Amino acid sequence: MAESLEPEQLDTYFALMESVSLLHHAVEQQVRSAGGLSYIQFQLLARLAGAPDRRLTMTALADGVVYSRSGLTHQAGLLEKAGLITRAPSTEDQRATLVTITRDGLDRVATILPGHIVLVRDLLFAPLSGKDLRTLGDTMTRVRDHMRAQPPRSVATRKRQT
Amino acid sequence: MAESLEPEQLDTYFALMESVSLLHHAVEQQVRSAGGLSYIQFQLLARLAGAPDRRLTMTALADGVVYSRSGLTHQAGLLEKAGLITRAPSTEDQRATLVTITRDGLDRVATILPGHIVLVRDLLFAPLSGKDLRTLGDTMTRVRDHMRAQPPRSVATRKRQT
DNA sequence: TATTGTTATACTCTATAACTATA
DNA sequence: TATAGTTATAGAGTATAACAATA
Repeated sequence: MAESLEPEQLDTYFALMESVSLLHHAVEQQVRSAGGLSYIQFQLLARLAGAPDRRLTMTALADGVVYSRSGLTHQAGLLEKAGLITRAPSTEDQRATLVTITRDGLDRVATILPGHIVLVRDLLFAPLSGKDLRTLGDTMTRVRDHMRAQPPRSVATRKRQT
Repeated sequence: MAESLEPEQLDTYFALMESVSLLHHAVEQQVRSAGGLSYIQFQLLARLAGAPDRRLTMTALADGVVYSRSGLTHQAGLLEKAGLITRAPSTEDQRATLVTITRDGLDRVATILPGHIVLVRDLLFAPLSGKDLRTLGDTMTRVRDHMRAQPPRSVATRKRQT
């Protein structure tokens, strides 16, 4: 490896960032027009919908979606005010807040999901073969796991002492 | 193709979005701490640095980076106030504004770039083989071109008549 | 002493609509 | 009539620091 990115690496980096930027912009609009939510809010609900007992602690919920604690508190406040989640203190750890998705929250996800799936299929998967798909999934899973393993990544990371 | 996403497609979509989200967050911080710019501002400068004559019209500059005209005007205003670009009316088309990167702008890009490259290499490319890289580049280039070809994508797109 | 979560606050980004000017 | 760009403004997201409560 040299000290700079090969042209091939640079092209790959740019293609990746621009593709996902375009995809992000498109799904953001779909989620908002179909369900009146931001993509982040949709991701939080979708994560809760898939969780055991349909609930998670704030910290677990934030992981990978939101990068600051106050950001999550803000989003949770909005979702709670909209009746899509509830918050209650955990019995196991009195410090923790358990977030549970409501029936309305599940309905909202169900409303958004069909159009979301069509959009992602048309935009992301349409130009790919089955083999491309499997390879991309394998590659990005490896990348994600690698990034997750890097030192500072979670909301749980607090200030280092100066 | 069925009417829903295969589980494999869903996993791939999630892995892709989360990887890029983590990468985006990391590069955003690098660009800000190394050069005091947002990632968007860095992308705009980098695009200008690579353009013929180091200048572009506002519309050409926005393409793929910013999704509203006013957003670009805002960013250009910030970059101009920081002395990193200049704006001047085009002689060819009196409606157009030509944006040119200044010497300071080029220096700023040069200041940010080395650390940026190291970060992208460590975060994105470290877990990939040469073959993975080429395949990913090919795949995402195809995806990007496909998305770019979709109807509503550019800042140039104005309101449809109702 | 470290962790969970909230609050307050300030800053940035984004988007719409109204507007000017040129093609 | 359509396009390039700016302005004003309002809304949404984000982050830091200070804080309370629990482990």
